[in-house]
Amino acid sequence: MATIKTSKEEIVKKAYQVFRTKGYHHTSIADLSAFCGIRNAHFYYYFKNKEDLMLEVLNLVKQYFKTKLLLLIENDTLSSKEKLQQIKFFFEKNYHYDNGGCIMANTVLETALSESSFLATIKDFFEFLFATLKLLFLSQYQDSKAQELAEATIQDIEGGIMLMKLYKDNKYLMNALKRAEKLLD
Amino acid sequence: MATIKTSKEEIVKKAYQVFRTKGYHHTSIADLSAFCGIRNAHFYYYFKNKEDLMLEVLNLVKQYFKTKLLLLIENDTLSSKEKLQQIKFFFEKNYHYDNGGCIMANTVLETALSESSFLATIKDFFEFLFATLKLLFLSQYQDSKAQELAEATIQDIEGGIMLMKLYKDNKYLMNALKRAEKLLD
DNA sequence: GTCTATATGCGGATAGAC
DNA sequence: GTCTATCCGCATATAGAC
Repeated sequence: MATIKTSKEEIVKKAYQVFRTKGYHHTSIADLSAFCGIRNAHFYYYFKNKEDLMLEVLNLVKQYFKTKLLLLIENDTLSSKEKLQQIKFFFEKNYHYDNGGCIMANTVLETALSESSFLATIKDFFEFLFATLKLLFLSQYQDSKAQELAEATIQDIEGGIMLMKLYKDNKYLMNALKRAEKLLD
Repeated sequence: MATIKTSKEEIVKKAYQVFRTKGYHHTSIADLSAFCGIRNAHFYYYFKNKEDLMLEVLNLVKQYFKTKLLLLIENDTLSSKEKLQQIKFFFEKNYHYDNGGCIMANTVLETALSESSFLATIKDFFEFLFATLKLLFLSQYQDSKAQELAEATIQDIEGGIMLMKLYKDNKYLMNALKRAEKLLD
């Protein structure tokens, strides 16, 4: 076994930060290597190409959200309302006006998705968010209403992240999260 | 006066379609010239550079929205509820899952706005939207509540446009518009 | 106003030594 | 696993004829 100086996962995590703030197309391999402290060519030891790297980034983010949120909603010591509050904290912690917003939404809006290999991962991400929120709303609403509230909440949050980035003000996301919380009062 | 074969405004309108669907960074001058039916070099007769062209595109869109929405809310023959319904129709007409979504939001999420010359125009666009909706909500709500509902509605709509693009399904935007309408029942 | 030709640099990606 | 060197194509932009 050779010594690993720079791990693949470390590069993916660093690349995440760059893609999230600069966008996919506008991020060059040179940008990435500078931020990761490695050479341009070294990316091609780990990844087939830039698209392949981006795919790994998106999958890592998806996996991170799934793991964290599953842990949360499967915690039987919490009520639905408390779980929703924990989700609020989770979003507040992960999104901030100067860290580039939601890489999933960014990628949707930046790319003409028809030819995109990122589509499946991004859809999966949002479907998981829908399902998670719906589960919580089902404690007080019937099926179709819970589904609608889940979708409306995600829309409110994602629109809020966009405005948060535009105005460099976290309040838009915060307000969306507060509105969600009120739905389980 | 020389004969004008391709008008500047025509190019800006065509460029709008391309930028909206392909994104700013990913759109090349060659993409634009192909779609406009002119030569690469001809862009530089009308515009200083690509950024300059994009700025004109964003300003045209902003102006279009301002003109249309002002006409609508200043029409004294309509009630606030009817005006809101007209705004709903206006959004339904202008946004569709296969036309690229909202170029303003796309540009916010695609670019690291700190160095962006587009910032002022985009902020202006959203502030006008806020003000327009707030005005309508003021018919039934007090000031701070009307402001919150205006912001929440824009967030819902913009998040809806994102999901609309992702799932190629207009329902997310439609639902957001319906929810807005219900606020004036 | 519109064209051809082209300068110039950057981007993604590869070859191959160590 | 990491490096240097480099290929190649595309992108923005300009020069200058018509």
